Amino acid sequence: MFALDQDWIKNGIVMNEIRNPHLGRAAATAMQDLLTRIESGEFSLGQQLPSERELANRLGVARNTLRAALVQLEGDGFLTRQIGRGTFVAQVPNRSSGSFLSRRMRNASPADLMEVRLIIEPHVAALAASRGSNEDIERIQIALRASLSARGLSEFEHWDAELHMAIFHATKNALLIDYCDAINAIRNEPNWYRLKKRTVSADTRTHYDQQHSAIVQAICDRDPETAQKLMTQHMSAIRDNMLGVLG
Amino acid sequence: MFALDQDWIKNGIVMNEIRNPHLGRAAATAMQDLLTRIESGEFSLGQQLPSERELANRLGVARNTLRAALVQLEGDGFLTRQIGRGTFVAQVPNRSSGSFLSRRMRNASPADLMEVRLIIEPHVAALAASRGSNEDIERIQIALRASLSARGLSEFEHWDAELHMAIFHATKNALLIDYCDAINAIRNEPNWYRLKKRTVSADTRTHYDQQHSAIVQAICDRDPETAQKLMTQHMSAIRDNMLGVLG
DNA sequence: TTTCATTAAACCAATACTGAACCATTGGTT
DNA sequence: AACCAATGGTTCAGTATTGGTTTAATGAAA
Repeated sequence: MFALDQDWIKNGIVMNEIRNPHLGRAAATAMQDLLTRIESGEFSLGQQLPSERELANRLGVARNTLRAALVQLEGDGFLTRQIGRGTFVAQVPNRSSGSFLSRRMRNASPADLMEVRLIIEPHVAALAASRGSNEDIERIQIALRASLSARGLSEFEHWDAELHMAIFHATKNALLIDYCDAINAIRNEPNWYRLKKRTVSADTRTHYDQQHSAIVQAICDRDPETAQKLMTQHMSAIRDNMLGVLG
Repeated sequence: MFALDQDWIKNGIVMNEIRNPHLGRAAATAMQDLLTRIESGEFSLGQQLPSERELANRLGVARNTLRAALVQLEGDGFLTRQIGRGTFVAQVPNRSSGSFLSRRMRNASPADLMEVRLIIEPHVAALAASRGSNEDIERIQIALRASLSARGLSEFEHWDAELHMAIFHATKNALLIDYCDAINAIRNEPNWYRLKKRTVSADTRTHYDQQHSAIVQAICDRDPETAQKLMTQHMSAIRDNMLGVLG
């Protein structure tokens, strides 16, 4: 891992002084201390470390000793230093970053989402019918065929999302496409998926397939009014199924 | 591999410069401070920040240093700046990629935005009329009165945004409120503001005032259908004015 | 004793920061 | 139309900070 480890293998002798003639005990512990802090995340990638004078004070060593450790860490590629600017973390192993939805998104209830979809998507269908290019419509048809022949709920979910996404893209409206991204992000939330899994049966699957086919047909026929009306029915069906309004 | 890393680190100066041009410790902390305040809600989406001179004073740094941080934040899409007008929050950090106001959204054309507003806001008005609490309606009325007595376009813009925001809040729908934030952020973009300034005259101001009053009246009367119809007319008027459909 | 890591302090070189002045644009007023 | 005030944009000289270097003193270990 370190250059000094290679020296150690070469010589085959376990001695601190031999491993690195230029690093004393205080310097070595300072270096280990710094490495530990970097790997623990106290100093993250790209972050600026405290100045040498302050860092030496914190670690309880003289500045010269600290510098010996810094030279090693720089040579091993963990740090970058520059006169007048500072010392920065250049590499940190095994750093994981998680992605998360915004608070508002997580707080949005399925009822909220369906309310918005019921407002927007019928208009989107109408726009797609009146404005979509032939390529857009082809993408829509591909998604429809794939969703019709999907086996499990997971596969159906994927192609269902792709179908709606393709319809959104046909509107050529950047905001609507962005909104579709947001909706899809919510659909991938575990809670949302569990709700859908609980409420979608084979019957409703068949029902959705018929509605999808009819909507795509209207879009292909360049019939905005019909597309809008059918999408309204489809959204209502989804909402009623998921939220139990039907029963 | 290892030698490659060494070379990479050797050139670390250049890499650092590219990553963060001329951003020292004070500037970096000022940037983090601002980001934290934005995220915490002290500066909300679309809101105008204090002037650079006052902000620098508050954060305890020189104006030049603050400006270095502002340049970075603007480049990252969190802020929008305009000479003679001010600095505005354009994006709230820590939102997922699926959330609103991505780079694509800021590039959305006024036509895109008006198309979506024409779809959504009539329904929002209806929801506000049927679902808004008395506190919500009071907030709406306050915003209306303030917008009616606003002097310059800048002040009118502010209260107009607040009025629409209040109506969105009355829907109690987290997604719709999020969408309203995004719309307000776009309205502060220099291009959008210039377009509005070019197209809004005293006549249109009077027209908007009348429409606002009628919409608020319908909401207060708990009349969803009328509110929706009036909002549709209002959105159409705005779109036609700004996009020149009338002429 | 000799050796050498460590400490401490002073100084150098490069960069960042400060504070101030001035310019350019905008919004509003007279 | 002219003007004022406020805001972001720019430049510059001086100061502070930071990594880089040298030197001397100390103390423990060989």
